[in-house]
Amino acid sequence: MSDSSVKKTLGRVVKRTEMPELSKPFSPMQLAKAITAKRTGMKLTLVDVSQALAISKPTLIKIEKGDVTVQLHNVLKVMEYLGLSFSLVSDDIAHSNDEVSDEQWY
Amino acid sequence: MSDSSVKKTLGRVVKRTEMPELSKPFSPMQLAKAITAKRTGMKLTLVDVSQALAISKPTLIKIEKGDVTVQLHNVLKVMEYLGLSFSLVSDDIAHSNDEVSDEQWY
DNA sequence: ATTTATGGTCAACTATAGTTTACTTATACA
DNA sequence: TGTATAAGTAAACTATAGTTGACCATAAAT
Repeated sequence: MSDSSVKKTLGRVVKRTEMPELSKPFSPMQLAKAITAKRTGMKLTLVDVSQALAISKPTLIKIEKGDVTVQLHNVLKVMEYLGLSFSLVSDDIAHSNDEVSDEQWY
Repeated sequence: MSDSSVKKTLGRVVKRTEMPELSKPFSPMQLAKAITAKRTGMKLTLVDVSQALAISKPTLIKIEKGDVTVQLHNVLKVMEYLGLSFSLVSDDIAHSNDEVSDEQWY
């Protein structure tokens, strides 16, 4: 594994993967890597999170692999648990306010 | 509907719902409202998007209602089509004065 | 008043995400 | 070495998301 370092705890072993650049455009892989980075950074195993959130390990692995054929519900649960969140970005050009206009604001 | 206005096109009718505040903390409802706002702002009907993305109308409606029991895949397809995107936010970088989201979706 | 287009719901069915259990692989440390 | 812990995979099964098609309600045109 290239982008991972190894670290030892009291008796535990955790493979730490680095946090991706959050400034770069969103992608499912970026999300996946961020989740893994947060989890390992918090020294939690897949089973730890799996049991805490009542999500199966295979599903968690799907999420951390960037598989998008998972429930939004499960992704959000994991993100909230790990302290990750989304921010919405719209490609529009600064629409002023609620005035009904013929112009397209998007 | 309270937060919607009515506008007429050449022969078409469009209910425009307002874009939510993107600066506020993320929530599934915020996402749902942003999607509806973008779609109606672009003068697209549910069927328009439904057919363009090969997603059924009931599923689209679930998404626009803030239902999180939908595939991440489908949500991302809709967002990309409408020009919406995510930005990842991690709480490890001192978000001292951010308000905590009070709405629970789970 | 009738027609037309849209949003929204519902039921039955299909497709597939998710689960459980077990097994394998890999790493760290004694 | 060998042992223990964690990551990852696979198969069979279950749960449920998603689809189709019909239907209703509303609003806006004619």
